[in-house]
Amino acid sequence: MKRTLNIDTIKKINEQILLKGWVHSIRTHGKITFIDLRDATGLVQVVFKGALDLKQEYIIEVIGEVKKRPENMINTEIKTGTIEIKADTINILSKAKPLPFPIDGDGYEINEKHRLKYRYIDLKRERLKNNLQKRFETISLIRNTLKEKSFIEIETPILTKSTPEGARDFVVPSRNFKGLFYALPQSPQQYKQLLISAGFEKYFQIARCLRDEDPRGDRQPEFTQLDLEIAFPESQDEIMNLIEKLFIKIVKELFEDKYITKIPFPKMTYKEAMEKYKTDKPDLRKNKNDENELAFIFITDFPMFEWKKEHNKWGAMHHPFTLPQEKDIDKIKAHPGNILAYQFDLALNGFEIAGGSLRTHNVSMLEACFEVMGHSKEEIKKQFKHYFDAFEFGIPPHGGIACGLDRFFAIAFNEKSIREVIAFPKTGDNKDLMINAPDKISKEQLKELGLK
RNA sequence: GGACCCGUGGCGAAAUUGGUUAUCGUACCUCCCUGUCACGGAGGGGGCUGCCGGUUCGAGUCCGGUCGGGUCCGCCA
Repeated sequence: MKRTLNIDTIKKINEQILLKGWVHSIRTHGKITFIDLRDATGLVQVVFKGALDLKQEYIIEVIGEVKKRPENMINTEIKTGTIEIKADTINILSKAKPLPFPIDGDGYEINEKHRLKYRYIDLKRERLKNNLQKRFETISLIRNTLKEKSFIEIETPILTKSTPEGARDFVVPSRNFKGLFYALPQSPQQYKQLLISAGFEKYFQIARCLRDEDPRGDRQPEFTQLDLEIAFPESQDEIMNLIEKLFIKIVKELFEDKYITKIPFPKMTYKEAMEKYKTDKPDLRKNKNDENELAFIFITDFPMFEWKKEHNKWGAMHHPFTLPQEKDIDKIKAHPGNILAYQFDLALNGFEIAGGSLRTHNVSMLEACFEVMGHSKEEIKKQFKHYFDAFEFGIPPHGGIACGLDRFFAIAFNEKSIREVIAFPKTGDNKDLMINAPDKISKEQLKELGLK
């Protein structure tokens, strides 16, 4: 007999069927037992006459007949509440120990270390299942929408090279070249610009990014970005419009309960935002207690450089590839602090969810920006040779954006932490409590890698 | 790198502010129950109060350290 899904039982009244799933709960009344059977599609009540040695979370198969429930026994709480399964045979496919914590509520009250250690149990929880389902649907919509607009998704390497600017890198020792290291990508930034130079005029990627910094409620050491780049943008507005339309479509099609405070999204310069709100990611919701309100705002005209006290030098406020608004290289070098960039962020309810810019495609301008940040010409040619080479072989004017999808999901799903929208997140010190990573490796492995 | 908060049976909480036998809910085990859907009822087992040390006649409670988890600052091109 072919398996029937729980949700399809309502269409098979008086038919003999086979169900498979988890024992969600059992209610025994001596000679009659009720089982709430759970599968990916939901719950259905199974009735069995006779004794059963079943426990919660056992995985079973049930052969029986679908019966309409009498009016007074209908359960409106579940989708299959108008019927029940009169079971003839129940077979145990897998037994289960009692769970370390309950899975029926939203789980917020349970100490997170328990939930993270037994994440595969926590993920049985309906709330987390829904989060991952909705996450998938959103990413599917993004892919389909961009495909219709002639974008191509291209995977870029995970084993790449450490770069001097930016966050701390996760590094991977090379076996073939002892003493040398790969770095995991902080973003596909350089690769995507080189794809543009190759003639992929509209690129995107649902890209995993890795940064070895201390996490927060809205940060993880590895996270997912919608990374996107286009050749020949008319202006940065083209990129902003594209991403604005995409988010509006996502909210309208997938988040029916949500509404957007203002369309088109308001725009404000960095200077204005800092003066008015003292932050570059202001929360412009009219009612901050309304969890269905989504207040998007573009912040534009970021400074190109900022003074890094720690390193006692100028650094890029976003990244060194951003196009300055000043064309005169001498003026840039003379007063880096005064230079604005074609750089914009998208903020949502007080969180930065995307950063985009036009990129510099002129080699001498690029060199100047690196020089301001204290890199010698030799150093630049060494660290970014591929990049400068590619530019010298010709690269169109281009620009793009990177959206932190985990943050968007956390806001869209009303979650306080992005850990709630990631299947297997890490702790505040970047540990995976479930799989116990990071961990030691064997002496043989160390030796092979030339590390000891 | 820094600041703050939390840690009590598997899980979630309580313990009159230092007082003698650590309480409750749930989960678990045994039994009863043919209409429950958070089923109900009866009984039972399970704790060196994260760990180490100190103060005290006496510590779950106070102090110091340590381990684990969280929040924030730094950091996050």
